[in-house]
Amino acid sequence: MKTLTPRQQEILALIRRFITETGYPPTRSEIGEALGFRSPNAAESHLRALARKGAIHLTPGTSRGIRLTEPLPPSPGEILHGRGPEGESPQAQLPVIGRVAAGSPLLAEESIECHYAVDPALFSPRADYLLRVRGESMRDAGILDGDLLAVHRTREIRDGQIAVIRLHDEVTVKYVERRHGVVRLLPANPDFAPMELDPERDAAEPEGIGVGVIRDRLPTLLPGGRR
Amino acid sequence: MKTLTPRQQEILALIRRFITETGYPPTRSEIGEALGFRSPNAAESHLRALARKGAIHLTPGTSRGIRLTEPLPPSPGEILHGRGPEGESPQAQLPVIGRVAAGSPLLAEESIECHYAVDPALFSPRADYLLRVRGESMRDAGILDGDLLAVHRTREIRDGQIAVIRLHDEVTVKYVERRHGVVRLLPANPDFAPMELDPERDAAEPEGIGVGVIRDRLPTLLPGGRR
DNA sequence: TTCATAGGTGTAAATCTATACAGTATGATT
DNA sequence: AATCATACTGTATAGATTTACACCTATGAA
Repeated sequence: MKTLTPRQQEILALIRRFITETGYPPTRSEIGEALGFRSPNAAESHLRALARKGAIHLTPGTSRGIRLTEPLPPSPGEILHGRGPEGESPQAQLPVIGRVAAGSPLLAEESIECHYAVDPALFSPRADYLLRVRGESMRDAGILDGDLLAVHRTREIRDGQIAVIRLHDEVTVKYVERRHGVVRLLPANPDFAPMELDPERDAAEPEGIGVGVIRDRLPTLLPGGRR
Repeated sequence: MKTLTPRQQEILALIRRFITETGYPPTRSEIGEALGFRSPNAAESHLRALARKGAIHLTPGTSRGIRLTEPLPPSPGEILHGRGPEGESPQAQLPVIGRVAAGSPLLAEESIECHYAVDPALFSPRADYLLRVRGESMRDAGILDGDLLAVHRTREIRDGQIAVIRLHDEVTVKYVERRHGVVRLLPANPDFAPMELDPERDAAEPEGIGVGVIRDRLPTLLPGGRR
């Protein structure tokens, strides 16, 4: 096999990881999403290059028609050293992100609280990690303090979705409303104020979209009445 | 896992064969072609049945989105020590209970919608199944229509807990309040009325207590405003 | 009989996906 | 300077795929 460029090795590693995680190869768009491409074509040309060099085989006209030339490792063994962005463990685990260290990426090791054995494909699009939500600002969307928000990593956030956004070294969960080019972050709780994003002033980084919720303890009804 | 019909076993075997041969799962049409169906729908309903029985997992809206619950054998040649009776530990799965058939026990096969790979020990006490909640009656406890309530099977329900109760051939989720020997079922939504249980008249069967919530799709903010 | 379930046919719409065409930019090689 | 490969953005479209709806035929149980 011809030598692969570093970028091509990344693509190949992603494909392998994707298959072990989901059981099927990625589409061009999914590759692009995972690596931050804005066009599925970037993935397409990488795939062509990989096929040309013999690392993969492409079946024309077939969705997800990517075949690895060298088979995947049996299962638990080899995977551990690769620690890609998404939790790739033998038993389908998702990392739980607690308090996020300022300045470091969301999935930095020091932010990971623990791992939960939850199928990432339970959610759609699939979950990449679980974020421990703090505060009541999304209460009326059924997201309570202490809940785990299942998050799909993507920079593409559409109007009306619940987004995870890094804003001045904090990570916040809000509805996103984009209208006339203006982006607003809307809480789901009248006690909190909406906020308008100023692209000049605010260093806002989209981290992903919420795709589900897991609550691992339920509120008890107190004798007093509420909660 | 529930027992598969002979035909379902054929389908499952075909899927496994297809994956080992091509590296990706088959489409509905490809399954149909291989088995002589004239309609992709025959394959679709078989896949549903297999998912219901926990043999595969289906990713909605995804081409070739079929995942095997139990992994494929390591590789073509290598079965020296045999696929022993123990096999690899398949990921723990919880059944999802949808509409409950009147008269039949909660965990009857016809009530099982599908299986989700979720660690039962994520909740405490551990979850025995996931119940699809219908209606808004527990909204203010953060349990919304369509949510999956993680349920621990027990008949012992304590004051203030969220309980799953079978009441006149329906299954309901409510806060339970026991005071002076009187049991009351309290919704968490002012639009619904509390109810007092009369042990003489009401055939109320405690099925378990809620120990957690999983929401596999999030509400989108509609342009109108609410939800 | 009547009902429920397994197993199918057939059609059609919505949406996913592969992939062509047209560009931009940056390095190496020639 | 010209050429080529890598690494992308952006748009568009034909075709692949999922999936809903309507309906048919057995077979076994109530």
